[in-house]
Amino acid sequence: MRYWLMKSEPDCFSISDLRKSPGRASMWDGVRNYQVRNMLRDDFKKGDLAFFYHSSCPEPGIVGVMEVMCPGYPDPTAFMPGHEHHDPKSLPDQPRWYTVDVKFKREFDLVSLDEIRRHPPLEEMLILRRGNRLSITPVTPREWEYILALRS
DNA sequence: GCCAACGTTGGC
DNA sequence: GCCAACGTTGGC
Repeated sequence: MRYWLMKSEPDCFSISDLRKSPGRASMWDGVRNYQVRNMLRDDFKKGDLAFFYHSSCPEPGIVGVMEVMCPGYPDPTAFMPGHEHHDPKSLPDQPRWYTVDVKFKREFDLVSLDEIRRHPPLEEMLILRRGNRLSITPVTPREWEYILALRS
């Protein structure tokens, strides 16, 4: 089982939106980056845990935890003409994009990007890498436990 | 809104 | 396969 950090713009989909979703679960659709696609397709397993990260907002940072409900599967929104995530190059028999279902676990006080930067044990986190633009990144067990300990 | 740091596209 | 142009991400 693995740990992840998954970014979303709260204006688009926030942790409150996830908490208020039916069954407190939602499809994490719309990933259109090949590196991230590969992680969703090959590495995501049921039972994995992920930090929910708010990006492109006044206070970027980690706001909670969610659980991965299933392995990656083809992103149906890519097949939907007119959908904002539609990709005509992704075909049902040759899917280009993948998604997973995630479920709300807990929400805590923001662990801001600034706070993450101030903790040496977290300095290797991919989120701090210059120019990092992946919307999903792996988190090491050590980083995972360290961050949880900040809010427990 | 700015802009650095990417990833993608497409002509050659 | 190269690379310029373009688009996107995301912190600030």
